[in-house]
Amino acid sequence: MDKTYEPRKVEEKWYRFWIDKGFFRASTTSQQPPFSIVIPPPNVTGSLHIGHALNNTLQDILNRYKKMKGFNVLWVPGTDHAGIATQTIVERELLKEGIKREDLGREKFVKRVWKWKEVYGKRIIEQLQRLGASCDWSRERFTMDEGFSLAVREAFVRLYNDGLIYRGHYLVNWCPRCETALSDLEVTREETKGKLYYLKYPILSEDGSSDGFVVVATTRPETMLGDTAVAVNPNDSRYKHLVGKEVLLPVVGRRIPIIADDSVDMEMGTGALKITPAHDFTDFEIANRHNLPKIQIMDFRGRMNENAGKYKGLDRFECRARIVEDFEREGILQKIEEYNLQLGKCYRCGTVVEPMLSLQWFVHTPPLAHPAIQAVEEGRTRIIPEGWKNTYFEWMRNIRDWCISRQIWWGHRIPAWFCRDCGGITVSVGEPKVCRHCLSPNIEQETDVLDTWFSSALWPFGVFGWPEQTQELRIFYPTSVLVTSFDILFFWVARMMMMGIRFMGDVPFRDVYIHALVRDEKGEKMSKTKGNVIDPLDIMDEYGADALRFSLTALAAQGRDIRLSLPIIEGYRNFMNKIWNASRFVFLNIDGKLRGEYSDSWFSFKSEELSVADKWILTRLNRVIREVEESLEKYEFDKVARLIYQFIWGDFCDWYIELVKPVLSGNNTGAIKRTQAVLIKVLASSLQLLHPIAPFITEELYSRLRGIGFTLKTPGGEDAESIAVSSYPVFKENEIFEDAHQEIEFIKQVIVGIRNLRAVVRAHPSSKVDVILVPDNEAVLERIKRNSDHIANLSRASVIISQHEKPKKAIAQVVEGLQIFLPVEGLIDVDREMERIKREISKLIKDLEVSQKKLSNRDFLERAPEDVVEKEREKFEELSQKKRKMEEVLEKLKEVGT
RNA sequence: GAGCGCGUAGCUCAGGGGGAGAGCGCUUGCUUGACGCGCAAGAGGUCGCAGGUUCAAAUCCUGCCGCGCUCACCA
Repeated sequence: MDKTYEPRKVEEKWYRFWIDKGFFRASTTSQQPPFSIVIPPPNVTGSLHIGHALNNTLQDILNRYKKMKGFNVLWVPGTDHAGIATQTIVERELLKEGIKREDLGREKFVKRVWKWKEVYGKRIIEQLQRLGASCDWSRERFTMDEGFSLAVREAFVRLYNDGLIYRGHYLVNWCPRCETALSDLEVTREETKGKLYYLKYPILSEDGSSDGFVVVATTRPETMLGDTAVAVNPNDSRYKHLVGKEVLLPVVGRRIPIIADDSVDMEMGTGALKITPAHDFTDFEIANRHNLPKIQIMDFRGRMNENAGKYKGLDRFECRARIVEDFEREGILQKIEEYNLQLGKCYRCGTVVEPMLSLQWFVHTPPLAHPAIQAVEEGRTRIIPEGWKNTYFEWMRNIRDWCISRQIWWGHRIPAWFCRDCGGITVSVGEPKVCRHCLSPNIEQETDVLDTWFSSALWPFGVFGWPEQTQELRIFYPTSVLVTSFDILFFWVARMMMMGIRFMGDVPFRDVYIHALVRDEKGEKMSKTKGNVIDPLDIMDEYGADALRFSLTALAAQGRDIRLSLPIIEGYRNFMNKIWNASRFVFLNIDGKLRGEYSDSWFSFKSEELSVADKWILTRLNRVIREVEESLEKYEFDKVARLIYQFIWGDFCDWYIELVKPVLSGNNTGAIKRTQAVLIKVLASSLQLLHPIAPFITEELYSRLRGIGFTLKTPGGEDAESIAVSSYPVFKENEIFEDAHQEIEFIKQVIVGIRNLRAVVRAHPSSKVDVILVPDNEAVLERIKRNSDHIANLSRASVIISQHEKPKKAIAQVVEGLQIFLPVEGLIDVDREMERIKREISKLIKDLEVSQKKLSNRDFLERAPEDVVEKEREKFEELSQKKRKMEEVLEKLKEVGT
C-alpha cells in the first residue's frame, strides 16, 4: 500500500465498477420505499463548471446516502437543449467557417446543432461521471428527445385548449442581436451611465401658430420619432391649461395631443412625459387607455425603419446621436444631464433590449401560480432554507404573463398551424392535415419555437414518460427533493411547480433545497472573462474528485456563498490522505486474512471485554452516526462534513490509534484480536459515513478490507460487494458508554497537560520525563491508576502517583481534580513560566468574579432554571479550586527560582 | 424604491440566550514503525457600532455603518 493516496489510480476503475454492476439503476418492481431526484439538466454545449460540481455533489450525497439506507433510489440524469444559448454558440462556431445560419437554412442549421449536441452532450455527461455522480444512466433524457417533444406538445395543446395559452400583439422584450423575443426574466437590469435629454416640443395654439414649448425629458431621444402624445398629470397646475392642446412633433412635423393621465409622476423629469407606445412599456399602457396610435420606428435588428423618415437605416444608437444634433441645431434641445439608469440587457448576449411590438405567444400565469403558491404555503413542498420562501411568494404573487415564443430555430417548434384561407389557428399534438376551422389543407406551421424553460418546466414528469401513465411516474413522482441554486428559482423551480401541479395534480418535489453560489476567494462570481474560474476538472486531476467533493460539501453552509480557493481544497486532499494512512495503519496491524472471523456478526464483544479506550471510540462513533444522520436529513451538508472530519482525524487518528498502539505491539493475543476488531469496525463505519461525500477513496479502502476477509452487509442482509450498496451505520444505544467516554476525555486532558509541561522544560520528544500526579479524591485516583499506561505512553513520562507528597521544586499543570507536577532544578525560564501561571490565575480570578456576581444576584437565583444555577455553583467551585492549586503551583515555581 | 443575506482569530468560515470554536496561516520543537499531504505544544478575539428586552446577549429586538444579492415600467 502506497504511503500517499493517489486518486488517479483508482477513480476511473471504481466508476466503471459501479456502472458495470448496475448499482445506480433504479427498480420499478422493488418493494423498497422510493427516493428520487431529477438532475437540473446542464446545457448540452456546456462544460462542467464549479457550480455543477457543487450541485451534483450534493445530489450525489443524498442519493448515495438513501441508497445505503435501503431506498429504491432513482437519480435521473439528462441535458437541456438551452435554445438561445446553444444556437448562439453554434452560430459563432459556424461564423469561424464563414457560414451564417441563413446560408444554411433552418433545416440544415438545426442538423448542425444536433451534431453539436451529440459531441458536447456526451462531454458533460462524462464530466459528471468523473465527479462520481450516481445517476441511472439508462434513463438519461434530453429536453428535445422524442418523448420529451411529445410531452411538450401535449402540455402546449392542453394549456391552449384550457385558454391558458394565447397569441397576441403585445410589447415584448426584444433582443436585436439574437432577434428574438425574451421573457421578463431573461432581461437583466444593469445600472448604466446615461444621459437625460430635455427636448422642447412647440405648442400649437388654436389657430395653429406656435405658442411656446412644452419640455419633455427622455433618456432615449430617438424614440421621439414614434411619439404619439405628450402626457401630463391631470393635477399638475403647470400643465393643466395645456391638456387638450397639441404639440408639433419636431423633425417629424406630426401633430400630437397633450393628454392627462394619472400615472404621470409630477416630480419626475419635467412632469411632461413623451409617449412612444411602440417602444416603451409605460407608454404602451397609457396609449391603450387613450386609444393612441402605436408607431413602430425600428426593425427587429434595432435599425430605424421607414417610419423614421430621413433616419431610416440608422442603428438606434447612431440615430440617437443624430437626433440630438438636429435638436441642438434647431435650438430645441434645452439641456443634457448625466443620468444613471437601469438598462435592460439580454441575459445571454448583453445587448440592450428593445421593447418591441410583435405577435407572440403567452402563457396566462396567474391561474397556474395560485395553486403553486398554496402548495408551498401548506408545506406540501418545503423550501430549504426557508428564507427563500418569501422570494418565491413575492415573485409568484406578482407574476405576469409569460412570453413563450422565440424567434430562433433551435427548440421545440410551437405546435400551431395557421390557415392561409381562413386565418384560423389549429393547435395539435400531431401534425394536422387540415384547418380545424374551415377544413382547408392550406395550412402552415408556426415557425417560432418555445422558450427553453417551457420544456424544462415539464422535466420532473416528462423524464418519467408523461403524458403516458408510466410505472415510473407512479413510483417516483413527486420526486423527493430538488437540489438547485437560487438563480433559477423563478426560471425553473417556480415553473416546474406550476406545470407539475397543473398536469400531475401534485407538486413535483417534496423538498427544494437551495444551495449557494460558488465564488472565488475574493467573493467574486467566477467568470471566464475575469479569469478567476476554478475548473473542477483541473482540480480533480490534481487533487482527486473526493477532495473536491469534500471541499464543496464542507463549505456548503446554508445561506452563505462559497468562497473556494486552492488552499482549502489542498486541506481536504490532506484529509483524504489521512484516511488513507489510518487505513494503512489498520492493515499493517492485521496479519494475514481474517478468514471471516469478523464478517458474520463479527463485532460480538461484550461490554466487559472492551477496554476503556474501545468504549470511548465506540461512544464517539455512535454519537457521530446519529449527528451525521440528523444533519443529512436537514440538508446541513457542511455540518456532516465537519462531523466526519473531526471524528476521523481528531478522535480516531489522534487518539484511538495512539491509545491502541501499545496493545497491538504487546503480546496479549486476546487484547490484540479485540483491538483489531474495534479498529476495523470503526474504520469501516467511518468509511461508510464518508462514502456519500467521498465515494472513490472509500470504495478503494473497502475493497482492501474485503481483501483481508472483511465484508459489510447490504440493507437486505447480503454481503456487500461495494460500500455503495452497504447498509448505512446505525446508531446503537448499547454502544454508548458514558463513563468510559468521560474517563478518556479526562485522560486526554492529563496527557495534554504533561505534554505542555514537557514543552516548558523543552524536553526532547524522545526523552522521558518524570511526573508526579496528585489526585484530589479516590475517583480521580482510580481513573489515573486504570489509565497510567496510556498516560505514560502518550506523554512519554514515568508516572508516579502520590496522594500526599508534592515535589518542592516543580512546574505544574492543573486539570479538574488533579495536579500534575514536573520536578525541575532551575533549568527553565522561571520568569516566563511564572508569567504564564500568573496570566492563568488572573483569568481565573476574572471568571470567578463573573461567577460570583451571578451567584450573589438574587434575581439569578430565583429566575434562572435550577440546573443553570447548579451548574454555575459547580463552575464556581471548580474555578476556585483550580485557582487555589495554581497559586500553589506558583509557590513551587518560586522555590525553583531560589 | 422594496425585500433578503452577511459583518466572530491574520485569512476562510462554523456556532446562535447561561464557561468564545474549526481549518488554513503564524511561533516553537520533532528521522515518534500509519501519514512531513505528518506529529506535538503554543500565541492570537471589547463576536461591526449604539441602544433595548432579559436574572443572563456574540446569540433575541430596534436603529446605524459596511459588504453582497434579488426584485421594481418610472421619463
